[in-house]
Amino acid sequence: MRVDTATILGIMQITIMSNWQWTRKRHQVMAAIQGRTDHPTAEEVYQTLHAQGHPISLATVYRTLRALADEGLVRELHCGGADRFDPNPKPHYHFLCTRCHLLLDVDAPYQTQLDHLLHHDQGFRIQGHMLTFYGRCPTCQEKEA
Amino acid sequence: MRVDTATILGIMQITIMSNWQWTRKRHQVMAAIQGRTDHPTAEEVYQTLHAQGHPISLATVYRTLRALADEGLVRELHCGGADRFDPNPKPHYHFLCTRCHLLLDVDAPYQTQLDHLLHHDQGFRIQGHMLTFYGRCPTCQEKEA
DNA sequence: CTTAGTGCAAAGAATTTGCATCGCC
DNA sequence: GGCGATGCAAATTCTTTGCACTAAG
Repeated sequence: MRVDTATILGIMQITIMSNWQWTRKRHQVMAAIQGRTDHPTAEEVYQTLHAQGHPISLATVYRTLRALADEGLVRELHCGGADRFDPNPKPHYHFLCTRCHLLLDVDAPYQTQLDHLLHHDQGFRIQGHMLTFYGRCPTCQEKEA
Repeated sequence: MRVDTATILGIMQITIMSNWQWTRKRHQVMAAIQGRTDHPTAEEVYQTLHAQGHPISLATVYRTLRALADEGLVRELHCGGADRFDPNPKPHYHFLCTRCHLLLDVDAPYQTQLDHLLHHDQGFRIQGHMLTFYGRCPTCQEKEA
C-alpha cells in the first residue's frame, strides 16, 4: 500500500494515541479503495476483495470503513442509495450525474473564502464545506439526445 | 396552502403537461412541509399529518414526497440516516452539525460563479451545485466544552 | 493474557412494491 | 368507466449488532 504524509501521520497518531489495531483486514480494505475515484460502496469493496482472493465478511467491511472514517483516513459520502466511501480525506469536490448517479472527483481548487460566507452565523462554528456539482455526464447526455 | 409564483407555475405545468393529480393527500403532504426549515423525514411528515388529524399511510408519504421531488416542487436531501425533504426547491445552502446532525438553511447568496469553476469539464454538463457547510451548532459546542 | 477484531446469522431501519380498493375527471 | 392514487402488508435494500471465536500486542 502506498500512502502520503497525511496518511502516515494519521496512522502514527492512531498508533500512539489509542489501541486501534492496524490489522491485515484493515490493510486490505484500505488497499481496496486506495487510488480509486469511483467512490465504492461497502458492497463493492466486499466484491473487490473477494475477487482478489481476500475473503472478508460484509459486516467487517462496514465496520472497517466506518472505523477508517472515524479516524479520518477515508470519507463517507451520502448521495442517495448506499453510502459511498472516498479514499481521499482531504477537502475536494464532486460531480454527481443526476440521471445515472455516477459520482466522481472534480479537479477544482478548494474555495477557502466560502467558509467565511456566513456573516450572521449565530454561534455556529463552521469547520468546512462540501461542494457537489450536479448535472449530466457525457453518456447520459447522449442517451437523452 | 400559500404558494409562490414558482410553485404556481410548477402546478400549472403539471396540470397541463401530464395526468398528474393534485389530490387532497398531496395537498396535505405539501402543506405539512411548507414553511418548515427543519427538513423533515418521511416519517416526520407522517407523524405531523397524523397529529393534525389527517391519517395517511407511510407508503403514500414516501410516494408523494418522491412524486413532488420529481416535479421539482420539493428537494430531496441525503445527509446520512433517513432522507430529508426541503420545501424550497430554489437553490440555497445548508448547515449540517456533524455531532447532532441538525440540518438547516443558511442565509447566503447563491454563488453563480462556482458553476463555471470547472474549465476542463470533459463534456459534463453542469446544471448547478449543492453547498453544505458543516461544523458544530451552538448546543453541541456547549456540550463539548 | 488481555483486549480488540472478525465471521456469521439475526435483527433493525429505511424504503419500495404488489395488489386490491378508492377517488378523481 | 378508466386511470391514477392510496392503504396495507410483504418484500427489499442497506446497515448494525450479539455472540462465539480468532488474532495482535
